[in-house]
This record gives sequence, structure tokens and C-alpha cells, in this order.
Amino acid sequence: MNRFPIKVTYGIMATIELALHDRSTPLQAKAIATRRGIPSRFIEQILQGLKQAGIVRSLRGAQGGYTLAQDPNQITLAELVNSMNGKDLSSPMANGTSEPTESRRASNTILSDIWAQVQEAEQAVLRVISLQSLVEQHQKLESQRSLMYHI
Amino acid sequence: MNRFPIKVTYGIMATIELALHDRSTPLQAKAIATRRGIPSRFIEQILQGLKQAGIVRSLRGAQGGYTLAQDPNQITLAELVNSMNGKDLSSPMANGTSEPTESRRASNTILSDIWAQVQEAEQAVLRVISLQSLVEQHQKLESQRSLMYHI
DNA sequence: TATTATTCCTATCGATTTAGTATGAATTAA
DNA sequence: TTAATTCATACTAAATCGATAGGAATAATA
Repeated sequence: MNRFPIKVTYGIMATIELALHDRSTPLQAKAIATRRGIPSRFIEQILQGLKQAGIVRSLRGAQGGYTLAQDPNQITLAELVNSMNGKDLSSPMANGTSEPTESRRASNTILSDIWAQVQEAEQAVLRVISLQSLVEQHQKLESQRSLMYHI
Repeated sequence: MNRFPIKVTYGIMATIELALHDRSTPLQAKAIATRRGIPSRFIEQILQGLKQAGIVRSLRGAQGGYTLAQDPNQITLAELVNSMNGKDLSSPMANGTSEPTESRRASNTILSDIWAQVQEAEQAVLRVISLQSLVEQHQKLESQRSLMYHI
């Protein structure tokens, strides 16, 4: 089962649509929304985030829309996922101001390090997958399906 | 920063305490709670989960408590983390019953596969870390700290 | 046998996050 | 000038997270 947050899934779908679309003309949020069955106001928000991350460009006004800011070969899944995972930082955990016990501190130190290893392992998987490869897999799957119905 | 869910963090802390404790007598949830500054009712719940997963054993009644069900060398972080990550299954996602579009189906297939790769990468990190090694790191960190104050 | 200490079971609760909706201003092509 | 679009901001409903609450079941011990 796909357990990426739906926001991430939608954002990836949007970039796939952009990669599939003629790159000299912008594609509208609404077009992406209807093709994928995504609420259009929601995909707009997500595209804003992708724009801030420098992954897409936008053109305002009538006949406006979005285009990829980079070549699909240059965009990695790691970039896409990271740009949409909101990284709030600023440590909202400024909680009960009570000092942690010494053994809690020790465990936290160890678990932080392990968490970092887990994150790095995830990034390593995502870094080697390009948007281009997603698009190719996508097309392959769709052509397989259309063959099935052709029998 | 440690970003394991707090429930997972507490569960790991509890097993570290159990590993540190004389294994022939049970350790009470309350004792773990006070040593680590964890709400005792909360750690009880978490210990129930660890029991269901076969990681700890329990003894009810006065002088009861918990013991490890396996040797600290045999328990991996993967087991610990997995046992506490609630795996609800039953796919609560039986949502809007509307058929997904074909391109959505294709993307979901691809992203499910990638998600599985990410999960496997995470498991690979966690599988090689034993509870025993956590305990050793923990003791090392605490002794370093006590040395600092000794200067 | 009564008391006390403990696990076990289930429900509830407040805060945060997730997944959207709503409203409308700013911009731009036609 | 109008229509189509992005952009900005706020709100909302549902799910999940981090607990808290009440009490039943069990077992040692006085």
C-alpha cells in the first residue's frame, strides 16, 4: 500500500503530468486536478509549495499555469518528497521546560543518531529515482493495461 | 532530533530498563515510569503492546511486573519499532468508492513499490541494532557524563 | 480471608496534524 | 474590460497522537 502522505502523492502526480505535457506551454492546476481526480483548490496549494522549492514555475493570468523548472532527469524523488514534507523545524517541542532525566537524555541521544541513519537510508532510496524514471514506469504500466483490454 | 513517535521511544526506554534490571525478578511499570519520567498509565499501555508482541512477559498481582521474554542480544530494534507501530491494517481507507482514474492507479502502483523499498531500507537499518547494543551505548554515554562532572 | 499491589481492559479527552474548503485579491491574455 | 488564472490567507472536519480515567482481574502477603 502507498503510504506516502496524500499531499506528497498528489504533488508527484502533478509533476508527472507536467513532465508528460508539452513543456513550452503551461498546464493549468485545474487540468491536472480533473485528469487525476484531485480537488483543484488542493492541488493549487501543493503546486505553490513545489514552486517555492524551485521545482515548478508558474505563469499567472489567463492561459497561465505551471511548467517544470528543471529537466525531468534532474529532478529526484528525494527533492519532490522533501519539498512537500513541510520540514517545520523551529522545534515546536519547547514543552514542559522540566529537565529530562539523565537516562532519558542518553536514550534520546542514541535514538536521534539512529533516526538520522533511518532518514539517510530513506533518502538514499529516493535520490536514485528520477522524475523521468517515474514517467517511464507510468507509461509502461498504462500501455500494459491498454493491451489487456485489447485481447 | 529524535523523531520516533514518543510511544516508540518510551517502549524502547522500557526495554532498556528491563535489560538493565535483574532478570529473575519482575520490574514494575511504575518503577520504569518514575525512573524515566513517563506517565505510568501510559507506559502500562505500551508494555501491553510489547507483551502481545512477545517481547516482554508479565506477572500480575502484588510483586508482579515485567521481564524481557528474550535475550537482549536477540531483540532487534526492528522488532521493537514494528511491534509499537500499531499496524492497524484493515485498510480504514475504504473511502469514496469511486473508481480511481487509470493514471491514478498507475501512480499508486509505482509509489507503493517505492514505499516498500523505503520501508525495507529502514528495516535494514533497524535489524542490525540489538537491544544489547542500545544498552551498551546507553551505559557508555552515562559513564562519560558522570566523568564530566567528576573533573 | 482481607488487604494491597499490581496487570489488564476499555473508554474518553485535548492537542496536533492531515486533508481538504472558502473567500477573494492580484495578475495577465485576449 | 472581461475572463481565466495564480496567489494568499483563513477556516473546517476528520484522523492520529499523547495521554488520562475508571475499574475489573489477579496474586502475594498479612
